[in-house]
Amino acid sequence: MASILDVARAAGVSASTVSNVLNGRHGRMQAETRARVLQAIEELGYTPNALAQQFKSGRNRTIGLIVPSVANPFWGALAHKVERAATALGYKVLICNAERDPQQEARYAETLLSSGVRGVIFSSSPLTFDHIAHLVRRGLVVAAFDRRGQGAEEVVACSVSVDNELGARLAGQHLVGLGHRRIGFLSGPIRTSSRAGRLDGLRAAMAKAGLALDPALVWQGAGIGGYGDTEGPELGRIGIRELLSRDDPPTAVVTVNDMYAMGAYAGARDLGASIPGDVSIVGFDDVDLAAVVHPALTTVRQPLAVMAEASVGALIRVLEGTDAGQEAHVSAMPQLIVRASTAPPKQGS
Amino acid sequence: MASILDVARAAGVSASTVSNVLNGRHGRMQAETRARVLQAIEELGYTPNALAQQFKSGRNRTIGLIVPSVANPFWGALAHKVERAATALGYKVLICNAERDPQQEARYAETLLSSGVRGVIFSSSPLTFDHIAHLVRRGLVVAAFDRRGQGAEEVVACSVSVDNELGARLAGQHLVGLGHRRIGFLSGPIRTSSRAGRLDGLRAAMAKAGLALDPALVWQGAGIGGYGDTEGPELGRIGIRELLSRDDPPTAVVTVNDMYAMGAYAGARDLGASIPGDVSIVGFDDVDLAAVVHPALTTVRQPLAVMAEASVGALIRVLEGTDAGQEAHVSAMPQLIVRASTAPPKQGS
DNA sequence: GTGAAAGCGCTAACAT
DNA sequence: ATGTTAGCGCTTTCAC
Repeated sequence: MASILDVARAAGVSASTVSNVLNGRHGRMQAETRARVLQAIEELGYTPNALAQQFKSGRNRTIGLIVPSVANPFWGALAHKVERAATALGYKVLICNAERDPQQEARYAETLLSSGVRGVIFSSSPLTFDHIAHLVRRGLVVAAFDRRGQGAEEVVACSVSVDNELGARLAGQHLVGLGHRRIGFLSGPIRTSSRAGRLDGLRAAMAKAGLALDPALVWQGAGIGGYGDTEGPELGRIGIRELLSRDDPPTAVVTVNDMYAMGAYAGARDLGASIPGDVSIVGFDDVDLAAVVHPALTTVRQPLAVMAEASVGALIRVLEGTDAGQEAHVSAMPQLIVRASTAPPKQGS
Repeated sequence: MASILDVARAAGVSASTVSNVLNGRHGRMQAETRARVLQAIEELGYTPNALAQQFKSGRNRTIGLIVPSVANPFWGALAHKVERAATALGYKVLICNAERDPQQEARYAETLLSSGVRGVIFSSSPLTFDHIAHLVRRGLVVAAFDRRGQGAEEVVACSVSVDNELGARLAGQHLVGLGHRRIGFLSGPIRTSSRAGRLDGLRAAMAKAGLALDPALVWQGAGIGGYGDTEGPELGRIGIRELLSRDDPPTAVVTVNDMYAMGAYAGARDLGASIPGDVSIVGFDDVDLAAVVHPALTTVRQPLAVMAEASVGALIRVLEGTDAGQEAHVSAMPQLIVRASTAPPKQGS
């Protein structure tokens, strides 16, 4: 592998001149010199050793993205959009699966940090930031995506989230407006601020209509161990079956995300219940598939592209110190997309 | 940030001794010295600068994974399993979206290489390897996942794929056995070896039964530009509508992957056609959702976990030079999972 | 058993 | 306008 010295020799200049060419410091040399260097680079097929560059400069145009699981299309889509936004700004993205495990999240963050990545986007995961506070002290810049937590102020440099509470409230209002009075909530373990917010929102919407959310209708995957890979469809399927088997079952269910909703479709069918005839379902996220499944899913849309761009932009601004006092915390508006999985409850329920 | 020198000073030893401790070269020092060093490390909260380590040693326990799009759950699941397998072997994974664009694929590979990543898994993408051949000359080790191509011998160090041709043949045989005679193939642009193999397999199965695959029933997203983000469900939905609107429509359709199949569900419903009553659908991949949608999807399963482990293992073996002449090219067996989306054709078709 | 010293490839003062 | 020089933090001979 050709090094900067080889290029320098070939062009008959010094290494620093080559470095200057490489780093766009024109004006510090004659056009003719520049041309010679460029030609030498071309001929030798030289590429700078990025490792050495980073090592030396301490900076590297890479950010990290920690997601619960790329196997969920919502996070896959986020990764996709984050990558696109970062690429546009000349940054690369390292994607890591933390599996909703604080330990693993901290481990990845540490790895990233000691690989020279200073900025990391943490997406929905544990409720606190305690486990990464020490890394912040060591220079890690953290952006929170759809996540709030205790001690966040000291740890988080910028954050972007959808208003989860509002989103779920919209879902709840829609259902209440349709005439539902027994509404369930279907989720995996509620260990993230976004999940907690969604539950709260539903409760608030019901309260406003003088209804109480029956704790027996809040299913949170309790008692299921090692759900790592079955997160989503499988849990949704199991959960709704339990919910519908209660003495006084719900006539509508809000799910914590679209994957649970799709699982709920399957679970309801397992019991011979029709959607929305026997039970209405509202999802959250609005993944591509939500419009495709049958019946098309009523769901709360997160403006994903906007959120991805905002978090990447904010993070990079902080990293580059060009923050200029812009507000670093944005809350995106969710939107209820009414499709075919919701309807008034059956008479007599 | 504490450096190795700080530790050395604190422990009253030299930097090289600390390095030896760090790199597990015990036996080269007294237990007592080792203990002192360890304690100093602990006290200072020292972590080696991974960048400097890599820079110096030229080695870094990181592999790259280039996928068409993490937004497709199949690739998301692959990324997940690859990461798991790599982690178990002490490696990290950088995931990149190439968007099925050879240019972008080459760009990422180059970035990876100059960041010190020597081993990269390329998953299904362009038909040839020409665009990365020059990188191989510069030291890149490439593993091909579900991908064959021209010039592969010289470029690819190891490969893992499912037998796509066989998989599609199983699908075709199943359909033929059910009595179908007009079978369509629904795909996006066929620019990958895996897609080409699937089409061939279907054709072969039909040929064996004395049937010809009508070119008019092979839909490949022709004429659609900028389909980047709509890959999958959207194309499937559009495609099947066109297929079912032909003069002599198919009674069964094999789709290139499960996302297309789910799109096909929606498209068929758009036209009021029922599955499998009016048209049978077979998918490919067997993503989690395949068992969840309604009707549950008959599909060709790829043994994903096995394939992920095999490619990571083979790649790392090559990287570490412990290949020991083991066969570096494995072909995994696909399996037809018959569920509810296939049935005999209607009488009179 | 432990330390000294030489770099890895690049950048950035500082000279010229 | 260009070259010289001194490291960045670590690993790794090679002495002692």
